Amino acid sequence: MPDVSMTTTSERTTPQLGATSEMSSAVGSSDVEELLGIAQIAAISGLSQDTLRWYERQGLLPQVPRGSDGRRRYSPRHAAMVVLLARLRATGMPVEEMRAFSTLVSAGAATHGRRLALLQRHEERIHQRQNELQQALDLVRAKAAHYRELIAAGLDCDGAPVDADTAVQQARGTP
Amino acid sequence: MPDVSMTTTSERTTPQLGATSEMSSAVGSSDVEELLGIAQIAAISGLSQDTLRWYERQGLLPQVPRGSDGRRRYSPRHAAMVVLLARLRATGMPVEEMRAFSTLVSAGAATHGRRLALLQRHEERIHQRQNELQQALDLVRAKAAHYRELIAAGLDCDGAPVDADTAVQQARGTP
DNA sequence: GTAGGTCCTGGAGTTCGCTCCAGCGCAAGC
DNA sequence: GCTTGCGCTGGAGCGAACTCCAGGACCTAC
Repeated sequence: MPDVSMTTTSERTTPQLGATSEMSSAVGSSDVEELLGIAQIAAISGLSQDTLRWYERQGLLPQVPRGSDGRRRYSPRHAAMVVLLARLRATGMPVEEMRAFSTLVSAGAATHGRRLALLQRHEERIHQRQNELQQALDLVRAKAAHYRELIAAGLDCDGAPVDADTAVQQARGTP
Repeated sequence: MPDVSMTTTSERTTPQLGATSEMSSAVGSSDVEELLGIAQIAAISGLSQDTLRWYERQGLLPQVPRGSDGRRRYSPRHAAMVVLLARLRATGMPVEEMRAFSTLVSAGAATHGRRLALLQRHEERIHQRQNELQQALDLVRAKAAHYRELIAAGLDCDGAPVDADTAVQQARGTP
């Protein structure tokens, strides 16, 4: 589904969640030029620029500072927040809850406990999703194994032998 | 989000995917009365009755046989199919692909290979989701640990000590 | 026969989470 | 000065997957 064309102004970007920052070369940490534009943040987080702007409008992100030209300049802290949010979202946290988290973050150090609680609830949700996935995986594998047997034995779903034509057909799709 | 009220005509049902059938008592397999109504299928699969009907209209389910009263009567085979579909859906298979699978099933034994291929593609998708979840889990745990440290040490996000009021607040949400 | 419960159909409505777009501004390069 | 590239805003639009509902049929029990 994601479009992978890399034309000049590509909106959809390929995720590179691993790359925490490797593009600024030798300057170290000059504290001012660690600020990133929306294109970089999109590349790092895997979210589209539109999505980043939308998140901000929705209050999912603490207000992002702007440069003198009115453009967004994300601090490393913002970048980390975006990456976290992207991961939360990708693992099923509803936008509403992300907003709650963001609100807590904006509210300062006094909300650490509640942020922690929120993350723990999400951790629980992740565990549930993991279980679901594992169960589905088991079922899918069992089904697949079943089909492999039927194909190998040249049988139909009721265990009756299939004719030659069908047997040839059966093997299609499994090169 | 799911509503758990169990009033007389409950539409939303609680999943019981484990119960393959345990309600028909001693009769064994009389071949005619293993047929289940939509309410049972909903209970077994965790899908709502509306969703089951919608899936059928969408061609996600081979035509379900009807009783003399026009109601749906699901055979054990249909039931198994619904459960499989529910799990595929729950693990991110788009409806379009479920339709493709269902079409292959309806087409008979000659499509075993292609069904297998489709399931293997989904297996791959499941693995990807598992990786995503694991990465998110790691990140969430790291963040949570960080918050726990800050709370224990009574620090704010910049490593500066917080005042007493704030420290009390910090602990809220983590009983 | 009538009340209650379950199910039917077809179609409209809803939610979520983006995605697209027009119209504009700014800055750099030619 | 003009073009090109990148970004901005606000609002409309969209696709996926349900969910809800009105109006009706049928069966069972009382």
